[in-house]
Amino acid sequence: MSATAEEEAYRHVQQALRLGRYKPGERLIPEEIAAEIGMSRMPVREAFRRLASDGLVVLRPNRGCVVAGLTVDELYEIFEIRSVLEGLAVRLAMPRIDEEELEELERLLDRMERAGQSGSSDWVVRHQEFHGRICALSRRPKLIHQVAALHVVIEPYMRIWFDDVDKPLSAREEHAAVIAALRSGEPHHAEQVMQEHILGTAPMLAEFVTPSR
Amino acid sequence: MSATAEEEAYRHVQQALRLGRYKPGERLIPEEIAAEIGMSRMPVREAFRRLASDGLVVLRPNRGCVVAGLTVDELYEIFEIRSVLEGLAVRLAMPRIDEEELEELERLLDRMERAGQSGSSDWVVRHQEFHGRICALSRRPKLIHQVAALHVVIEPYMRIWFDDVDKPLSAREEHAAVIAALRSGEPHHAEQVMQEHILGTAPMLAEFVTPSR
DNA sequence: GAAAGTATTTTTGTATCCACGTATCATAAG
DNA sequence: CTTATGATACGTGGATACAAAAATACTTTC
Repeated sequence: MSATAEEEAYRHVQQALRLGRYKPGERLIPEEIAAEIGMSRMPVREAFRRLASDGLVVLRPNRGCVVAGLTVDELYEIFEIRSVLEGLAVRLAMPRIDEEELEELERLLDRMERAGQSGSSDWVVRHQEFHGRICALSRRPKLIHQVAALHVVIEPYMRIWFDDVDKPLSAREEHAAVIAALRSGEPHHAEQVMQEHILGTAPMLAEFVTPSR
Repeated sequence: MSATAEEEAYRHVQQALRLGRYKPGERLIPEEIAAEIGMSRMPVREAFRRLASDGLVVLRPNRGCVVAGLTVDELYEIFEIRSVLEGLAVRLAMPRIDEEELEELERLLDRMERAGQSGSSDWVVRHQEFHGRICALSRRPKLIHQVAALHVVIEPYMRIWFDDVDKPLSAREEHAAVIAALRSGEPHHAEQVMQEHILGTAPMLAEFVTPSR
């Protein structure tokens, strides 16, 4: 299991960012991170470029690498983009979906709810799995990848949301509605439902975006 | 005018890729490119990471950097994604569009056509300007950026298309229809027209994707 | 002519070094 | 007390030389 050092650095920092271990605005010093994982600066700096492309980090010349934070506007923008991309994904997934797949989605929904009830913030991961599964059915690699990348960016905020609010109570119904829409067999209807689902959750999250920066 | 070395390397290679100076599958050797621009390997390798994130280049472990080529499927996928993203952009742009802006778009359309008639492959750049302008009106930074990135990826194929076919004859009408839709004042109608415009051009381009790779 | 082993080349990563930009913070001047 | 000023420490961006590991090419042997 020998991934390149850059891979390792990328995963390491990404994971930390997903879990919210670094706060927005915090500086990431290549030397420190390199020492942490036991490698030299170069692969870490390369990883920074990728993380910057993902929007997880901001690289300003002569000023190094800073953890990116989202403004409310940026958060809404991401949800707008998600709405059309994941809407496209369900529309494309529709023709090749079968009963077995629908039941799998229901099982994922159950797992999500169990995680939610136990208060485990695994809920966020399960939620990503649910959305990711639907995207995967579209069989569009780039689409899948882009949507996943957006989920990573919003993950820290989802965690804050989940920790603060008891648990997303409406989540079960919302996602069940998506499955029902998939059962309808009408691509454009399912697309519509997905779009509304995603745009509907944005305002709830927005409350938890610290107006800092 | 002091961009970092990495910036310079990124721009340099990106420009070459846009113009199709490197062929898909061709290997990019950091040392050579570094020598070309007069710098060391390090910034070039960092630039490679960004180019890989953009999908312009593929980085395979222990096998270096290879110019990415698109399969027909990938090209269609990019156009599907463009259709929803640029569709979203026009929908969002609609409320803040005025007569002055519409006339500007018509001027861009004229410039595009003039470039087309003179056979100059500036046409591709003008075409990007037209689409870019509409996206810009949405005032959504991330959306604008993502769409621009997709245009860069398909640019080499647009050039081949433009050089082979006399010139996109239907282009004038197609884009005029988009402006007309913007004049209609109905966001969802404009979105629909933009989606159809983009999806309609995909098959024409697809013919010029070499079945290599 | 195929397989195995050896050499070569590339890629990848390490370790160091240096010039320059930025930030900090104490001190001096208004 | 606030604002300049300047010294200093720190980190970035980049260069370079070197080492290790992987992939590729080349023998040699059977």
